[in-house]
Amino acid sequence: MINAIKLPQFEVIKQYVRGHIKSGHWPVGTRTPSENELSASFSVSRMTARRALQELAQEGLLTRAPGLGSFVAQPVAAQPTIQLYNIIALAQLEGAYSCQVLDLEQIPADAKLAHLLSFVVDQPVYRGTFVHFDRDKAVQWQEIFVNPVVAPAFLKQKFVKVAPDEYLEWIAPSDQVNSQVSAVLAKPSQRRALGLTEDTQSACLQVTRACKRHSSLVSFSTLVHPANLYQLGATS
Amino acid sequence: MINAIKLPQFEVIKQYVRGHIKSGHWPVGTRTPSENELSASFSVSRMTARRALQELAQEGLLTRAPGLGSFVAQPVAAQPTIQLYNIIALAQLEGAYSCQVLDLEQIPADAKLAHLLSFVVDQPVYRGTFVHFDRDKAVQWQEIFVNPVVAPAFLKQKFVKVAPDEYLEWIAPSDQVNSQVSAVLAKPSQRRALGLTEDTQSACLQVTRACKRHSSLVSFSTLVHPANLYQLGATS
DNA sequence: CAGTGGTCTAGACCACTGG
DNA sequence: CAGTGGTCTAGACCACTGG
Repeated sequence: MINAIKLPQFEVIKQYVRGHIKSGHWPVGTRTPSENELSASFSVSRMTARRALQELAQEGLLTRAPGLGSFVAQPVAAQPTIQLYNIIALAQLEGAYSCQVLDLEQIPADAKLAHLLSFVVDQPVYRGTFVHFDRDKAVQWQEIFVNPVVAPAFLKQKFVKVAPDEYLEWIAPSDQVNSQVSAVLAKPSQRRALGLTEDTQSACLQVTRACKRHSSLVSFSTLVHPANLYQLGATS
Repeated sequence: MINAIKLPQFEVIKQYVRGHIKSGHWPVGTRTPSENELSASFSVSRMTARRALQELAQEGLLTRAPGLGSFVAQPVAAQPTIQLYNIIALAQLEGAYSCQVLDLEQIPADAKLAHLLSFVVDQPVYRGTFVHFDRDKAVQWQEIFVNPVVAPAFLKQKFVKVAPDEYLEWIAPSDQVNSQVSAVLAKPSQRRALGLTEDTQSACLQVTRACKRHSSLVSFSTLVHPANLYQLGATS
């Protein structure tokens, strides 16, 4: 006996259909048996046969159309995606996170910031630069611009164990995050802050990130990671 | 009348539940009305009420457990992901793709390659290096190692308009792709191939990618992009 | 027209949970 | 024990598609 546990009937039908697709017996575009045909051949109610096809459609294996039938779908090219995992969150999980404040100030918005925030030029904006540590290793340099309307107390924070991102997520959880990844050479000030000395180490992964809430900008960050320390992984 | 089109009843219930969750009336952990309660209050069969809760659970808004009920789920932190879009595919769409072969040869597997391929050291492996162009702009340098068992004719290809990845995807579509992104300084040979001159341009995004099919390695690539030309974008 | 999938009903039996 | 969600049935009506 291969499988002693009793499979639900809809699962049996799913495996039947999946088997024909994966084995190549039903190439892309093939019409599968209809709900009625499956319910007849598996001695099952139409609702059960329907559930099988429905779930396979949801998994992307089938395309269904009223009046036409169910068809083997074009497999979508598995587009690899990268999880922009939060390095700081990881370090905090291990209890080894700390943060050093380099700057924390109020500045007048320049043209670019004003545009991002829908502000007027010279309207005050908060700015902070930080170095984040995992134990005694500097893993990330950050420059963040914060909307003072959303986080009026930002400048009064200590930011020792609580990262600025964490603080902002607490008082104004973002519902939209835009990120861009590129490669940069660390600037001298960034190299110093990150403790990079040799030239070969100064290639860095840079993430720029805009966090929005209710369509208005909460913060805009530039995050710089030494390339030799951190990579972004992706599967599938 | 706000909505003239008739909503299915399960959709009405979904919106009712969603509304209570989004408005904060039902905070995380709150038990929602049961299938029976919803079917009574909406004068609907249990299967219809069930469908509403089921779909909300699938969307991640609810957690359900037999014997216990349905509960408002902890919202998962929207983890931003990056689509590792295929630069070459984009260039090809615009009809401006071309490819230059730098090397195309058979080499004996070193220890690392042998390990990746489950080969014996010194077993032959194909290797190619390429520069990919979008119009007359070099956008990507690639080194690829190919499993000769899977793609025996790899070395005989021309690779002018058909990219090596495209060729391999054609003869052996991969079902698993692992990618790693990091930042590197372009090596002199890469700099030359990509036409990079100034030092500030030599920070590059590097993607290493292993494509597998039926659990065995098809190809292993190192892709290098000049950082000033291409960024990876992510939303949500 | 006969057939398709989409929605829906009013039942049923089940394993499971808490009190 | 009464209540929960998971599976399933045998019907129904609908809008839609093709021949």
